[in-house]
Amino acid sequence: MTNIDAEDTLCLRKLASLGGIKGPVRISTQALGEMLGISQQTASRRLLSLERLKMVTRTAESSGQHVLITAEGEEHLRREFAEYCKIFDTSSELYSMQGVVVSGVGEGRYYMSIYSDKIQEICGFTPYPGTLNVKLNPQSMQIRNRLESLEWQIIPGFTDEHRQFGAVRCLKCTIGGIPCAIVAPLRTHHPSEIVELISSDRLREALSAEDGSAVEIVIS
Amino acid sequence: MTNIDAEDTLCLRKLASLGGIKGPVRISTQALGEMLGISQQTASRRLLSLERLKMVTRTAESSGQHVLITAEGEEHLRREFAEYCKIFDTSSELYSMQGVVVSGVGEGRYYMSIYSDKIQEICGFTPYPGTLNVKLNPQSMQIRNRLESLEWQIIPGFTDEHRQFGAVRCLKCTIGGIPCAIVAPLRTHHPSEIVELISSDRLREALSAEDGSAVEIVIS
DNA sequence: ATTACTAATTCACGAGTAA
DNA sequence: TTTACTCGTGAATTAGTAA
Repeated sequence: MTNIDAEDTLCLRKLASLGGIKGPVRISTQALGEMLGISQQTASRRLLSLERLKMVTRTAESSGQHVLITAEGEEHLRREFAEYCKIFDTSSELYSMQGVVVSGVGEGRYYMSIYSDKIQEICGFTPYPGTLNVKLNPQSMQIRNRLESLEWQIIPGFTDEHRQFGAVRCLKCTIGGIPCAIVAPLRTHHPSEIVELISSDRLREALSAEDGSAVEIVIS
Repeated sequence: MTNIDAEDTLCLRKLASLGGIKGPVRISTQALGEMLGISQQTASRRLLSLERLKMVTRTAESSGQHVLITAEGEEHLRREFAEYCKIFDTSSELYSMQGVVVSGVGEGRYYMSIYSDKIQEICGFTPYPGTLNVKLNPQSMQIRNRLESLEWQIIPGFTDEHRQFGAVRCLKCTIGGIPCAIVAPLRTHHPSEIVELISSDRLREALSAEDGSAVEIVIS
C-alpha cells in the first residue's frame, strides 16, 4: 500500500469537515485549493492521490464532481483522531519534572510542624518535619510554571500572639514513586526553580538521595 | 507568523505521543527520523523549524537533547484535535443521500395499509397509503450500503389465510425536511438503488415532486 | 555518540493549456 | 465552466561531512 502523506490527510480531513463522510460533497478543485491554501492543480493532484489510495470516490458530473470519503478513508481519519485522543486522554493533567536534590534553607521544618494537622487533612499523611528541596532543570521550570494553573489545595494562614503565618498551598505528586506533595506560598509572582516537597517519610532516606542526586517528580 | 506545515505537525504530534507535553523527552534526531520514516537530517530540520515556531524548546545535553513542547505547541495540537472532534461528533450517525423521484411498482401502497398500525407505533405517524420511490445516484449507493449497519426498526411478518407477509424494517429519516422513513424487506443481499419512503403525507405533493425531481434524504 | 551544515538530487508545485 | 495533463522552476530531501 502506498502510504498516505500528511498533505493528503489534511485534504481528506477538509473533505470530512465539509461532510464527505455522511454524503457526497460537491466541490471544485479550485474551491478546494483555496480552502487549503494550494493551487487548483495541486488540489486536483491531491484528489487523484486520495482516489488512488481508495480513500475517496468521485463521480464527474456536468459542472463539477461529487466527492465521497470511503469507509477506508473514514477509518484513516479515525486512526488520526485516536492518535490525538491518546495524547490528550493520557497526558491530561500528567506532568513530570527533573531536577537535583539541594540543601534547603531549613525553614520548611518549622512550617511543617505548624501546618501538620492541616496537611494530614488535605494530603492524607502526616508530614515528616522537614522538606526535600529539588532544584529543577530549565526545561522542567516550564512545566513548573504550568502547574500554576492546576488546582492546589490551600492551607489558610493565621496569626498567633508572636507572628503571622502566611497561607500555603500544596499539590500532591510522587517522587521516585513515593507519594508526596509540593508546598509553596499561596501567592508568588514567579515559581521558584527550587521545589519544596513533603512526605510522611524523610525523603532523603527513602530515596537514598544526597545533594546533587537526580530525581523525578510526577504530578498526576 | 510563519505557518506550521503538515509535516511539522506530524513531528510535533509524535513528540507529544512520546510525552513531550508532560515533560522533556530525550530523543535523537536519528531515532525521531526512524519513527517518522524520514532521514536524520530532515528530522533535525523539523526540530529546528518547530523551535523557530516556538512550538518546542530544546536543551542540548551531552549525548543528546531534551525536547519539550511549549504551551503554544500544545495549543496547536489541541486545535488539530478539536478539528477531528468536530468531524466525528457532528457527523456520527448523520448521512445524506441524493437521488431522483421515480415511479414505483405500486406494491408499496398495499403493504403500507397492512402494516399501518405497526408503523404508527414505530415511526410515530400513520403512513399515507403509498411509497415514494427514489433512485439513488451511484455515490449515494455507497451511503445506502452503510445504512445497513445502523439500527433499523423491525416489523415482524405474519401469515393470514391467503398469503404470507414478509418482515420489513424501517429507518427514520427526512426528505426535503419532511419526516419520513425508509422501508425495506428485512432480508436483502444487496440494498436496492431504489429507496422506498413512507410518510404521513403524500410526499409527491408535499415536495411538489414529479418523476425526475432531485431530492435529498437525510438520516440522523 | 551527537547535531546540523553544504551540496547534489529529487520531487512537488503552479503556470499554461487541452479536453 | 470544469479536470488534469505537461513542463519549467524551486523548494525540500538525502548524502556526505564537520564540529
